[in-house]
Amino acid sequence: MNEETNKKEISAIKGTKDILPQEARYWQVAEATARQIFELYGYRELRAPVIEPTELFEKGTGASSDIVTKEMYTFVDKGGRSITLRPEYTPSVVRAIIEHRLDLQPQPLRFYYIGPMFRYDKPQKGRYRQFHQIDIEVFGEKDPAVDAEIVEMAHHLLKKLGVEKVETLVNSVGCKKCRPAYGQALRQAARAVKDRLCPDCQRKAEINPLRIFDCKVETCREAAATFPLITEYLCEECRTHFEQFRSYLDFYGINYRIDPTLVRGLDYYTKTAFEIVTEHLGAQNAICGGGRYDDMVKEFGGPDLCGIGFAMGVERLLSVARITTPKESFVYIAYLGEEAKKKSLATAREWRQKGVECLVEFKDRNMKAHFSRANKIGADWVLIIGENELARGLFQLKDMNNSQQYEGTNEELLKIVKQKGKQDAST
RNA sequence: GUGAGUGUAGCUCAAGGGUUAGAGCACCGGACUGUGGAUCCGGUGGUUGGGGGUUCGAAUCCCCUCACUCACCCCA
Repeated sequence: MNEETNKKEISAIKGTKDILPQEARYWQVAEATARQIFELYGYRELRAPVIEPTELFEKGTGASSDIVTKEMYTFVDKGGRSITLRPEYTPSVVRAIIEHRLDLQPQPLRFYYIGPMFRYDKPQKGRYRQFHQIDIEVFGEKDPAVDAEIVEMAHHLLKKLGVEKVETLVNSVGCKKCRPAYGQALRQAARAVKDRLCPDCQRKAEINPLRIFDCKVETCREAAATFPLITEYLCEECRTHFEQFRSYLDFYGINYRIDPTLVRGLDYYTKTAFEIVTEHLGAQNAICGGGRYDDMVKEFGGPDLCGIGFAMGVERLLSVARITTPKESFVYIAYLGEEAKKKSLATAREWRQKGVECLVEFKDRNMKAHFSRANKIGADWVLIIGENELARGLFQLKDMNNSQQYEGTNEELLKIVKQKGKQDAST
């Protein structure tokens, strides 16, 4: 290490951040709520490793995708294997299904998972290099009713977390049968007007003409308006699937907008694609994205098992959620003198075993300092153990919220604290 | 990877070439030796992101670099 790096303070890696206790409370609520709701729909947690063989994503996510070509955290381990920190979760689930022959279990299979993902992107609002996703997948269910059900489930979760003013975008990206014809028609149309496109779009015309739809340049928009839409090219099966998907959304009363230019970034989607966006997130406005991937398991050499799922970005979710965190309540034990200190430790131990949060601080303080400290750190109760208390076998307990003070035995005071805690929980 | 903006105390911000870089909040202590919040007083805390240059003199001007923020590409 040279002198310069030595001087530099060590800080969190670019695009990563610490979640401090106050903020972690919100994460805990969001995660617990997601688990609770997914379980209501019959989903079960499946935890896969954070690191996977690099080829899993090259095959699954797609060798030509942006994620694989420029955003993966890849390294060679001591055994010479190429390892990648997962940039998304779906390929891991597919691998686990094949590896453990989960396809032999009664279908459909429903899984969820919450955890960190890694992409070497340039960080900006709502985008980090280590970010977190809430991910669900369903395997072995072809019925478009399930497509609508996961959208409904996503809305259920968003509503529960107080997320408002979201818009749901839906599309069908077709399948192996109908998508190539559309791609050809689109490319042809793009080439025909190439000289009217901005330099960026001229490049897109060859690589990914669908992206031209997103361009903000006026001439490009005019040109794109004349391009064919995927909806006009869907085969019979995909069109029917899309129609039924939408009719189930109508059945659930979910408002949506058909966006024929919605493609999603990943190569593997078939038929249904959807996104839930919000206006409060800046450029990265998608809080949830998902779709169907009916060919992926088979392409991995597994059984012919269709799949569908979505991923929610936890950071983005939390930035628009309105979460109330549970009230915390704890007892600060104020002791005076060495003998009382020992008594405090024993009392704290006993009360904790009975489910009451207690704090004893190992610093000699006078009574005023004890109370000042207890107030500062937000204690709801102060239990006083001093010489008088030791002599009489009766402690003092003060309710910091209303200044009421009680005198009583260990058991009596414990009962008061637990009783009040119950009242708070029920209101 | 490209572009723009911003970097001064833990946080929010002053000082815009001229003594020793300040304030509020926060933190610690005292006024107040068995009862918190208020008030008053005091204290800790900075190589002004880092390096180089111009200058008698740089937080201030110039160059480089790093970090953060936002945007592009793309995505959660």
